[in-house]
Amino acid sequence: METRNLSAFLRVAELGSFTAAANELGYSQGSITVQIQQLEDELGTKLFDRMGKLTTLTSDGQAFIPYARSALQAIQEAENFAQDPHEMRGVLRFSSSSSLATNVLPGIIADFNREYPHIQIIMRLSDYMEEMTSRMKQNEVDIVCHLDTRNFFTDAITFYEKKEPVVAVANKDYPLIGKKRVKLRDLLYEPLLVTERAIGHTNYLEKVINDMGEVLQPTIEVSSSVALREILINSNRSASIMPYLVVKEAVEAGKLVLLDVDDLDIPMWSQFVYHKNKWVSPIMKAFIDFVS
Amino acid sequence: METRNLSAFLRVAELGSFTAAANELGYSQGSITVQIQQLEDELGTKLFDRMGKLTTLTSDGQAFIPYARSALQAIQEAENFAQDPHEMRGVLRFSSSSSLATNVLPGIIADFNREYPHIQIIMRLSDYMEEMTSRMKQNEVDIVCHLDTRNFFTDAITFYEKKEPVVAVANKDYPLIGKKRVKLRDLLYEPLLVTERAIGHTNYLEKVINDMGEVLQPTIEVSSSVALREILINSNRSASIMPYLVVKEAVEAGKLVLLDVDDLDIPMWSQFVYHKNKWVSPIMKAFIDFVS
DNA sequence: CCAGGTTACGTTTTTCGTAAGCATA
DNA sequence: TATGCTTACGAAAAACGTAACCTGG
Repeated sequence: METRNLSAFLRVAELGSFTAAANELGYSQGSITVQIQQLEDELGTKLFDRMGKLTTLTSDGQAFIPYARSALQAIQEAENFAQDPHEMRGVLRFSSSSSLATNVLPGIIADFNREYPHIQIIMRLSDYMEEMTSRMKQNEVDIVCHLDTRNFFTDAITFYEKKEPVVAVANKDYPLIGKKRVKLRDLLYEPLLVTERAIGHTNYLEKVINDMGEVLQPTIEVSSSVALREILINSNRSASIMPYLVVKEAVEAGKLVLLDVDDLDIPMWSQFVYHKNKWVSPIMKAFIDFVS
Repeated sequence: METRNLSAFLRVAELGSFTAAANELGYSQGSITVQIQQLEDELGTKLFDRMGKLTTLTSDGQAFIPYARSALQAIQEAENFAQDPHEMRGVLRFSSSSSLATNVLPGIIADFNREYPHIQIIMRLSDYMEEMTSRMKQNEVDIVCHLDTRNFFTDAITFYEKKEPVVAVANKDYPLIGKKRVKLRDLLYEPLLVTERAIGHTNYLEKVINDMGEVLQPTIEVSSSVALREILINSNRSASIMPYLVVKEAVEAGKLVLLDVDDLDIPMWSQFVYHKNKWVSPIMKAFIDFVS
């Protein structure tokens, strides 16, 4: 059963005439005859009595009107679903490292939500790159936010990136506090807390240290830098190397202290990406434009 | 927007695969691609993300599912409307002479209604043949019940007919009561009440009388035989000629008396007919079978 | 190399308009 | 005779299958 037959039926029923319906719908007279016949054959019943010049609905035809109407209306609603005042309604799914999720994204998302209140945000935290990669490739998330070297993902398009300084930071009783031009190497002989080595800046840090002919042997190794920050605050005489954005507040509150390490250069970038084969929906586009 | 595209869309959404949907629906792989593309073009949005081997719904695709479902369901209900357990639901429209409507049809319709309680009966009374003819030709009624000579309507098919005797009947103080072999001519010199001459049996009666070289000059002329019967009962020394079925009860109750007129032969038939070009709906067929 | 979606192209099916046919007012 | 529905037939359009193509795992 096709929509065109239903439209034809309703017009004929309204106008009481095949000819008039044909004119209104832009068909020839004969086409309407055929369309009504098709419908009658499909339904196995007669919809109109053709009595000479008089065309009237049969009892079944009368009864069929509401069915035809509701079917056509449902079709029409389906056709208009994308056009109607959407006001950007839908879902936007993120996978983010915990550092960005707790320190950068909250502000952005709050602002975005204020502008697009009907876009639901789903945020999955993960500090494991494999998990984020997998979610992106499985299309379980729309956008991945991570902090790493540039162009980390090969199958991704980056639509936002910002260099994030990686700093050496210590709690208040750390020995090297206040000392100028500390060398990275010096930190290795004091207690050092780092995140898991699979995580971007620590991974890079380890390579730098190895290139120096040294070995990274941290006292404590934690997966999340947010968790690590809390540990650091509560530990004794310890330092860590991590993105500034994670410790910014703690430093400003005086809970942690920055160290002046002059050979520390870890080029970490916060990056928002999506899979290169993914269709950029209007919702995604709204977010992309929003952060640009 | 055609139903086939909607079915394809829902299958692909369910199975997460163009190929699998093609197999289930009996299409080739390429056809599904085209169908989804058509739908996406019509809607102006992307319904699926094709990421290598992975096919997943976009946000719009997810949102479209309920629209597709409800449209398809409405279509399906429309397709099944004639097949579903109808239990003979609908309307049957009658036009009947008042004589049949008050004396014959009530019993038939009561029985019919007991068997088909969901068929609504609409009964229009008329004693004017032109009105009944017009209603039949305008398809304002399905069935015409009338009492007249056989084959009165040229454009009608008769599915039930029964000869109805036309009798001479009088009130209790009529002079000729009890007399054997009264001649029709004798009645003309006593008060005679008849229906309008346009009505079947009176029309025929007038011709018979004219053929006898006499003239019909009735005392009273009423359009409805039912009304005439009541007048007759309440009049003095009067007779009438009318179908027996109209006066049967009154005679049996002793309110009126039959006269023994031996040259009275008016061949009236009660007939149920419908227009020859009218489609015989299941409902009409039920009634036709019922009275046969 | 395989699996899965896309594209191009020829075949088949469906739809449509034209015009003749038929019945009715 | 004029109007309105039906029917037949050829043209146009749409849908479909095949198969080559491209891409990602």
